Amino acid sequence: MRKPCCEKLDTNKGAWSKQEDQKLVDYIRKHGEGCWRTLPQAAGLLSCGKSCRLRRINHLRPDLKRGNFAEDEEDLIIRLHALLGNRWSLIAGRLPGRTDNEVKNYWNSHLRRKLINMGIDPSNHRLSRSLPRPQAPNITSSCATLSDELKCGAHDDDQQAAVKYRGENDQVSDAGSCFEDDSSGLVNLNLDLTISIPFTSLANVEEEQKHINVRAKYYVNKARLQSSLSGASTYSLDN
DNA sequence: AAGCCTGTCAACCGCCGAGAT
DNA sequence: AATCTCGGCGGTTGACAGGCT
Repeated sequence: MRKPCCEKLDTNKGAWSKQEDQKLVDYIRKHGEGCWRTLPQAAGLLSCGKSCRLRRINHLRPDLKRGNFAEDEEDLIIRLHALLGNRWSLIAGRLPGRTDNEVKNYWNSHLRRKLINMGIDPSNHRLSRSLPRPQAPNITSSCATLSDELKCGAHDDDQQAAVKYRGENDQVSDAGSCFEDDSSGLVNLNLDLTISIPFTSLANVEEEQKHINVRAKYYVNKARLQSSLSGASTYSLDN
């Protein structure tokens, strides 16, 4: 049985006041980010440690960039999401000044809908329109039909966005292709966004997903390790 | 003007993994 | 090996603002 992270009866909940923010900022400036569990008491705050940590990370960090996401940031989020899935902290790590919460919210409120409008399933970045599929799909044939698929249903702007989203390369590879060989010894996370070919059966999809998940986990852990060894503040996903 | 609906965002909650014992 | 503590993460919730009828 786990203990709660704090004694809930005595804690403040809800929005933070300016005074509370100031106390937290002052304390961290003096003592640094130490033990979050004991910080509230030491700083004279009634919020629980977790809440203090969250407030610090999401709002009080000096390097935070507020305001709208730029187009290149949007593009990067979409590509990283295609690669990493809902690993918001990893995605945010590639966007200086952005927090995982901010990225997650932006994804759920803007980008998800944008992809849906483009006819792309945001959960797996595959075309979601129910269209006739080739009986025996192969990469070449699915590439040929992709533009046509995008034309069905999507609005003109969305079509253009979808084409842009795909990039100039008309090749469509399966979702796992970005985890291919890492023979260089460096983390090889290809950020090229790819749209997978259709699968013929549910069993194939599930098998493929398992395969991708295992490999993704491996590369993410590797990236973490390398990042911690090099002392980088962001994970190096570029080649 | 009032009520309803929808979108956004800050914050909370529960779970998990890592490290310590 | 088992258990505990802590920090971190992702999913979810709720308050609020703005738009619409």
